[in-house]
Amino acid sequence: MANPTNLSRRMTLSNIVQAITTYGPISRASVAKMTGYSKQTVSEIVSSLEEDGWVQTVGRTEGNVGRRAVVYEIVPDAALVASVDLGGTKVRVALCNLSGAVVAEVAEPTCKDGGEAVVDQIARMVNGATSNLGIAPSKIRVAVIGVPGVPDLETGHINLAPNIIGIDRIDFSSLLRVRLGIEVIVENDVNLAALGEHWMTHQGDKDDLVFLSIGTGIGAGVVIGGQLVRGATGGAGEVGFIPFGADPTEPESLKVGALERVTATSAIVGGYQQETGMQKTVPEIFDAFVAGEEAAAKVLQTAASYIARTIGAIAAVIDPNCVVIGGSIGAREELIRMIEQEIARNFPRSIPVEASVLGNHAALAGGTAVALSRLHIALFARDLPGANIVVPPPEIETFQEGAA
Amino acid sequence: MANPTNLSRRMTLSNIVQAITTYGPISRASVAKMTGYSKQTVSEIVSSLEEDGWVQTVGRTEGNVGRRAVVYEIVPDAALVASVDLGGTKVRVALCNLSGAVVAEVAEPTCKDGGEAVVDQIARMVNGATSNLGIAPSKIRVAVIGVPGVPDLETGHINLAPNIIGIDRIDFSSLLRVRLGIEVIVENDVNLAALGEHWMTHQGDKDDLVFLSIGTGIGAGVVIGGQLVRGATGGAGEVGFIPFGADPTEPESLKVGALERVTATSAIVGGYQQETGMQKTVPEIFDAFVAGEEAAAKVLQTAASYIARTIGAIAAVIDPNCVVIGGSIGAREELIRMIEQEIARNFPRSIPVEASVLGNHAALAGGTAVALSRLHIALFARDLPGANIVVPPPEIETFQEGAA
DNA sequence: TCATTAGTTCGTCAACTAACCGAACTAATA
DNA sequence: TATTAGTTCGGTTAGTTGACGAACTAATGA
Repeated sequence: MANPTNLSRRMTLSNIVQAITTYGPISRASVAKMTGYSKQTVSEIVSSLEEDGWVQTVGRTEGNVGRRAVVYEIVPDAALVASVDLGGTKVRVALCNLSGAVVAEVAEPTCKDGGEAVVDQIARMVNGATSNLGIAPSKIRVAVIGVPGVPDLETGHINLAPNIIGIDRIDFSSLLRVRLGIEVIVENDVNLAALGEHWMTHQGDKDDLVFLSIGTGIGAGVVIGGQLVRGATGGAGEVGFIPFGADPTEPESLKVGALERVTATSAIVGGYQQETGMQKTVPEIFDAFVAGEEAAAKVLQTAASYIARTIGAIAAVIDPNCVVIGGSIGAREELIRMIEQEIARNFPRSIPVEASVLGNHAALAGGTAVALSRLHIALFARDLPGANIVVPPPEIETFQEGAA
Repeated sequence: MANPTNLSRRMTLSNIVQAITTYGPISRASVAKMTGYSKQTVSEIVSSLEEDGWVQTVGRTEGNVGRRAVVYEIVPDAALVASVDLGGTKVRVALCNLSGAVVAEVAEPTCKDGGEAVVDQIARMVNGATSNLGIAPSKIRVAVIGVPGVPDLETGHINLAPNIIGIDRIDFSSLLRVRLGIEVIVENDVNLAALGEHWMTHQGDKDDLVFLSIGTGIGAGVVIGGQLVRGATGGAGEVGFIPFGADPTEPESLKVGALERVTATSAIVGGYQQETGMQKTVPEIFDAFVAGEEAAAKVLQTAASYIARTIGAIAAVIDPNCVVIGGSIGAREELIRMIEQEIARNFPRSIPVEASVLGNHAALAGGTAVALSRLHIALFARDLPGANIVVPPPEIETFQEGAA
C-alpha cells in the first residue's frame, strides 16, 4: 500500500511522510492540521504506513487538555543507506538509518590495486558491516559513493582521479551496482562535502553555500538553492583552474591550475623552501608560524591572500551566504583568521567564512544526505513533479571528526 | 472556472494549459495522448478554458485518416504583460501577449529628474501604449522592470544604480505597483538579459548559461538549471569585483572592481591613451584596430586577455554550457575572436563563447519571459508545488536589434 | 466514375472508482 | 464541562474505462 499508483494519492502520502519525518514524533491530528488534510485521510494513510512497517507509535501525549493523542514516528531502521567516502588513502563506509543515525562505520586503507579491486573492497566492506550487525543486507536500499575525481554519468568512468589507478577505465558505478544489487550514486567527494555541511549545519536560511577544500589541491563544492551545481561538464567548483595567481598560460598552470599553484600544499612547501632553503611539511610550517617564525608567517600570509582572493572570485560570481573551509590545510584556525583579514583587504564587502564543522567526515555526511533524500523519493514520491524531500539531519556529533 | 479550488484539478489544468501553450495549435485528442489524461478530462477542461476565453479553436486538421480534429490554441491576446528596460539613457517598454509577440513597443529618453519622476514616466509609457492600441489597460496583468542596479527585495530600493538619481531612496517597486495597479517585478537588467538569451536561444539542452555584459562596466547574469542565480545579497554576477587584474587592495579597485578596471571602457580608453597619448572613444579604437593600427591591437588584446580570464574564472566556479557576450564593447565580433583565442591560452579546456543574438533587446526579452512565466503561474498554477511553466519563445526577430 | 465497405480517429455519454472532506459521533482527559 | 483525539458514514469531486456515434480516408468493385 505504500506505493499507490494514483498520482494524487502518492502526493498525499509523500506530504504526510514528509511531515512525520520532519516533525515526528507527531500525532495524526497534528499532521492533519499541518498538512491541511482531514483527520480521516491522515488516519487512513498512517495506518497503511504502519501496516507496511514504515511508521510506528511511540507513546502518547500527556498533560494537554483533551484526549491523549497517539504519537507516531518513522521506523528508523525500516531501511538503511550506505555512504562511502573513497579517498586516495582510506575508504570510509557508514551505514545510516532513516533518521540519519550511523548504525555502523568502518574504515580501511584503500586497496592499492585500484580499478575493480576497489569495487570489490567497497562491496565487501558494505556487506561486511551488515553481517557484523546481524542486519539483512536487503535493508540497504541506496549507496552513495564519494570519489576524488569527476564521475562521468554516461560512461561510469571516474576521471581526474590520479590517486586511484585504473578507476578512469572501468564503469565504476555499474560494476558496484551489480555487486551490491542496489541503486548506486557516484559523486565527487568535495561536492558531497558541500552537501554534507549544508545538510548538517546550514539548512534553511542559508541555502547558497560553497565548501572550499584546501589540501594537496584546492577545489570547491557549490550548493545553490539547496541544490548541488555540477556544471555542464561536471567541472563546477574546480576553482584551482581560475586563471589568475600563477601565470595561467604556463603548461604547469594548464595542467594543475593557475590558482592551485599558489594556494595548495606545494605552494606553501615550495614558498617556504625558497624563503629559507629548508624543506618542511605543511604542519611543520604551521608549527613554526605559531612559534613566531617570520618566514613561515610570510609564506602562509601569501597563501592566505590568494585563498582570500579565490573566495572573492567565487563571491563575485555566485555570492553565496557562506564559504565553509575544509581540507588538511583549510582546517587550520590560524589560516582562517588570516583569510578573513585578507578578504577585508581585497574585496569590497564581507564574506562569511567558517571552518568546516565536520572535518574529514563531511563527504560521508553529504553522501548520507543524498542517499536518504533519494531513498525517500524512491519510497514515497516516485515520479512526483518537483519532489525534493529534505530529511532532517541527525545530531551533529553523528558525523563529527573522530567518530571513526 | 479557470481557477479551481482543488489542488489536483489545478494541477490537471496547469498540465493541459502547458501542453496547449507549448505544442498548440493542438487537438484535444493529442493533448490527451501527451498528458496521459483521458479524452473526457481534457475535453472538460478545454471547454471550461474556452468558456473563459483562454483558448480558442483555430480550424481543423486535414489530410489525416479518420475524423477531423478540432484544433485549439491559447488566445494570444487574452492577457498582456509589460516588459520595461530602464536604462540610464533610455526607457524601453514592450507590451507582449501570451504567445510572446510584441504588440506594442515604445522608447523614450530616461527622465533626468530620477526618482519618482521615472516611476511616473514608466507608468505613463505603459498606459500610453495600451490606449494607443485601443486595448483595455486591465488586459495587462504583470510588469517586469529591468533596472541598472541591484534591487533590494525588502525595501524596494534599487542600489548601485548611479545613472538614475534618487532611485536608491524610494520604494520603487511599491510605487510602481500602486501606479500600475498590477503585479510588478523588479530585476537587474543584466540578469534579465541572461534570462532573455536563455529563453530565446538556449532553452532545453543548454540550461546553464552566463550572460557577460561588457561596456562602461562589466557584469554577468548567471542562469543555472534554467533558474536565475541572484546570490545571498543580490551580488551574483558582479564579476567586475573578482579580486584579480588590477591590484584589488587599491581603493579604486574596492570601489569599481579590480577586474572591471582592466576590462571595461575606461581600461581600453585609458590603455590607448597611455600607449599613444591620444584620447579616442572605444568605437574609434576598434576602427583603428580594423585599420591595422598596432597600438589599438595591443590595447584590445590586453582587454581580451583579461576578459578571457574572467570567463575562465566563471567557468572554474560554475562551468556553464555557454557564455554569451553582450554590451557595447562585448558585441564586437573582432573582440570575441580575440577572447576565444585567449581562453585557449589561459584555460585548460574550451568554453563555448557566443555573441549576444538579441543585442540591447536582451533584457526586454528576459523581462517578457519572466512576466509570461509569472502570469501563467498566477493564472493556471496558483500554489502548485514545483510549478515552473516555461512559455515557448516567439520568433527570434521579435526581439532582435532595431525592432525599436 | 461512383457507390460501398473497411479501417481509423475524434469526441461524447454513462457507469464506475479513488480520493478526500465534512459532519456526526465516541473516547479520553484537564 | 470544555476540549482534543480519533472513527464512522455519507457525499462530492476528479478522473478512468468502455461503448458508441460521427466523421473522415482509402481501398474495392461494378
